[in-house]
Amino acid sequence: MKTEAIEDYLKNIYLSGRSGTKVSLTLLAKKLEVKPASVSGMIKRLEGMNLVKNSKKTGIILTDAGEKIALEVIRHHRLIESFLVEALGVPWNEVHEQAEKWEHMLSEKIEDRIDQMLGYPTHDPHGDPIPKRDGSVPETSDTPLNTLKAGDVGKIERINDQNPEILEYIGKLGLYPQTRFRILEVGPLNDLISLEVGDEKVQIGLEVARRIFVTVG
Amino acid sequence: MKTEAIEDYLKNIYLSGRSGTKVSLTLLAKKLEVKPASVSGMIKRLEGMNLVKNSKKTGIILTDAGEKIALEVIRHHRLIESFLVEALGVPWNEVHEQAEKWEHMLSEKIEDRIDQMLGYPTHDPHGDPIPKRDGSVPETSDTPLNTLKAGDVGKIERINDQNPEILEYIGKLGLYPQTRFRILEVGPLNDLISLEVGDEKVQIGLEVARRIFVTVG
DNA sequence: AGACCATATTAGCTTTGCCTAAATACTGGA
DNA sequence: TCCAGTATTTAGGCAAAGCTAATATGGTCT
Ligand SMILES: [Mn+2]
Ligand SMILES: [Mn+2]
Ligand SMILES: [Mn+2]
Ligand SMILES: [Mn+2]
Repeated sequence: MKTEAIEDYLKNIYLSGRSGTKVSLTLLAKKLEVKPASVSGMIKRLEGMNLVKNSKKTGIILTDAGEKIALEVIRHHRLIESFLVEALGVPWNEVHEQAEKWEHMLSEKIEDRIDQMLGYPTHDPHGDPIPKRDGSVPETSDTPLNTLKAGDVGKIERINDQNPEILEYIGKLGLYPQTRFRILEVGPLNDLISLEVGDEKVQIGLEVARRIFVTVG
Repeated sequence: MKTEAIEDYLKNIYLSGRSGTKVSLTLLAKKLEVKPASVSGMIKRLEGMNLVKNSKKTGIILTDAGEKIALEVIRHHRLIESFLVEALGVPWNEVHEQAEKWEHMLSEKIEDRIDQMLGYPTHDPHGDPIPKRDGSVPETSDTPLNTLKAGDVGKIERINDQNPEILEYIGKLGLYPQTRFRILEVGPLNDLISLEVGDEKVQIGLEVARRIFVTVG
């Protein structure tokens, strides 16, 4: 009825759609590491279950029922990531893979207990919002670090990447969510940003800056 | 190659065989809640993979390769149970169900980290031995509580049941692993045992006593 | 318009893991 | 020995989830 594959499809449709992008079969196929033909079939099935709609103008979009499931899986994922970091001290770049598996089989009881034990967290270790039981989703920043200018002060909110190497790199620079910073200098081609974090001076390139979302002020 | 179903089969063959009982298709079908015809097919497949052997005299037995996998899954299961009890405070009667799911997808890294965080535990919350990485299995008691006589003193080692209600019942009586006790009285038909646990007096029936394994002395 | 490239769909096939129903094999007692 | 009941196997099917190969659609550029 609600298989692991279905959950993964819905989750990826939700996450791909977030950024305003139209979700196509091929895009989804890439995300799910599966052939477009397979996606075509599955989307048809999901339409039959009233979990998604598909049209060339809108692309693939979730119905309310579909979004509900997507949010539940994402909630599981992010609670598990938080739990592994908090309770087990797993580095933030190693939790994604495990959460990816466990998210599909988290009992309601354990889910609640994790939530409670962590003090009903609103964001996971990467700063991504943890959807609530009722389906509401806490706020997130959509301002990438590379749009700021010299002199700006702000706080890191979220790192938009799950690649372990990249996360490790960013972590080594001390750029975790909730970290305050000041922009010291921006290169003329916008490809290098110098910032002050605590007492440290840190340089990052454009590609990394793109993945770091912040609030200014 | 090594699916969830395969792991469940091997695990159940191992656990059913432990008690010296010959493992038949029908027994296994009962444990796995699956029809005998399905088991017949799967056992054939497992034989082809050299994970089990089957003959009418021996019943179904694991090969070395099969046992290796079985022990690995059991190790996962029991580490996860321990982790949930220790790190999350989940009651001992609620951890089995969750471990049953997660056991099939525990990464080596997280496995090691749990092991270390718990101080390399040898037994799970129910007193069952946690197989080590190298495939060795810590000692367990095979003496059921109902074989003792009045005056005997001992320690509870293991509760051989995963039914949440029964575990809750036993827990309420305070009969956890590592608990010391003294037998006060045994009914003439062996169907009721009175024991002293701490300062408390506790009565248990035969069926419960059968499931509690102890060391004497 | 025509050619080309990307995208989407369809048909047909494979594996896994289960099912039912029917056929066999085995075993213990009368 | 024979027979009933139990255990096992076989045959035939089904649903999920993927794959390849072939076809259709659709826009963009010349
Ligand atoms: Mn997943
Ligand atoms: Mn995350
Ligand atoms: Mn299992
Ligand atoms: Mn246990």
